Amino acid sequence: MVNTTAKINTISNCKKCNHKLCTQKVSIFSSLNMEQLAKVGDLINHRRYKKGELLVMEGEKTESLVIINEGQVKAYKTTLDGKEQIIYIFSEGDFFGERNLLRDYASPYNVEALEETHVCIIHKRDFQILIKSIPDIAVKIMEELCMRLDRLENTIETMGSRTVEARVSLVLLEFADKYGKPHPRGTLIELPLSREGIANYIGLARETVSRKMSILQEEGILEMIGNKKVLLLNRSELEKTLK
Amino acid sequence: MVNTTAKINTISNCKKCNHKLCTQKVSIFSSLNMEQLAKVGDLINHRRYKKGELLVMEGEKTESLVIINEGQVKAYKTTLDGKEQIIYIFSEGDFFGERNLLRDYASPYNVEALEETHVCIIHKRDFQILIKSIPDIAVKIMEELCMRLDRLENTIETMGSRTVEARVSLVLLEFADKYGKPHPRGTLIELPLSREGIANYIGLARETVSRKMSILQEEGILEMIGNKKVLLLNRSELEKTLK
DNA sequence: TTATTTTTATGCGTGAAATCACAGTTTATG
DNA sequence: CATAAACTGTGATTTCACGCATAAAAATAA
Repeated sequence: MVNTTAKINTISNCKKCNHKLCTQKVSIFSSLNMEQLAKVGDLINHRRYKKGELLVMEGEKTESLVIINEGQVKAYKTTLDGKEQIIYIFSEGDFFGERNLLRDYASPYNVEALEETHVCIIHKRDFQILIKSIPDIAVKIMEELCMRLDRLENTIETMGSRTVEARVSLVLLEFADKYGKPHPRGTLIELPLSREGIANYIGLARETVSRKMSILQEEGILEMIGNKKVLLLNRSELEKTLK
Repeated sequence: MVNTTAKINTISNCKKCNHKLCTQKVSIFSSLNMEQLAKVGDLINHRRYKKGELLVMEGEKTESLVIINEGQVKAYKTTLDGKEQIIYIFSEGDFFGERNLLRDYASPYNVEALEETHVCIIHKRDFQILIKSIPDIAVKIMEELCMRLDRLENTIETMGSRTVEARVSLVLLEFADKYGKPHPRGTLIELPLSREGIANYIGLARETVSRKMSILQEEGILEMIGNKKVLLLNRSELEKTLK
């Protein structure tokens, strides 16, 4: 998994990285002291991926916990009809592969870089030792897993109560919270996904997403800036479509 | 939460229960030795609910981990249009309320007994002490949460790739695995939910569930026995509709 | 058992989203 | 900066689940 190029990067970045980047960015290590952080840092390997590169393939047996240090990735399943259903978008500080740490099973999804992405990798065996010497890490992971459960439960609720507008609104609000930056006229969102990606995230056709977003623009709720940005003008109005 | 009646039950049941029931049924305590099990047993309270009774209300702040000892419950959210979206069905050995153990927040769903149900309750403060003295419990909970994530991810996949047949098949297979009993001609499933319940579980209209199940019966894949049982005759054929 | 209530099956019309097709726009690339 | 490639928007058409209505069946109570 770690090729030569990655090793070179590792060496050149590590001093900086161990103390400033991975370990401190990540909530699961937030309760650690300096000494413990250094210990964790020693166990970490690094790797870089270009946009479109696969980090993990569906069904592949992985052996590590992977933490996003920079960039973002999508985790998706390939459905029967050949489409992709995106389940997660992981960004800086997020992790995946936690399921393989305890049991021994295959990745339930593909993970693909949405842009240039740097990750920190901790091998299963190291992590198991780590979790025993610092049990609080398990609790932190538990917390993160609970947040994911929350998100998935809400997604299921919205997907179940079949109003399509609500699904589009929900994803826009999610992106606004996660990627939005203040802007004189509202919130500027850098979309992590194309229209097709959004459609695959919320289980709709690409065209439907286009149409619904056009309507929201006509209503003055948002403004599309090119294909990759959205300026959210009236958040409260958007939230109303959820109720 | 614990009324007088429950306390009486507690006393009368406890000896038997502590050593034979809750603690041993539950995977999160599976790695404990006898001494530890006894310690846990001391912290447990009991309560009984009749069919239709609410164990927890959506939005309510709860303070305990609840383990199903006998019976089953549904956890559901009430959607905008007044319907219920069922998220989980918890049976013997399952637990809920784990999210309130770490942080302090409200239940994301209603929990309602589907039949006479007995539960074991551990208070937050006791559990926090327990988890510190036996860190392995956190790991066990992690495992269980990972399994839930798996299930929700699969549900989202099926709900996203809008083939309705697949949703019905998935839920039938899930019930077959969880509640199915061997039968000379296949697998006999005691359905935990009515047609309407199933519909609310997979986000469809009740009529649509009826129709799809009728088709499956015509195709000889299953046989409906009254309203509460299904005899699955051809599992592999049912699985094909997922692929 | 019979009566009552609840649950289920099914035909049918409507409407909303999927799909197809294509033009137009944006973004990436050399 | 120009050209190719990828992505997006929108009309026309089709499909299929929803929801109503009603009859039948099953579960529950008397």
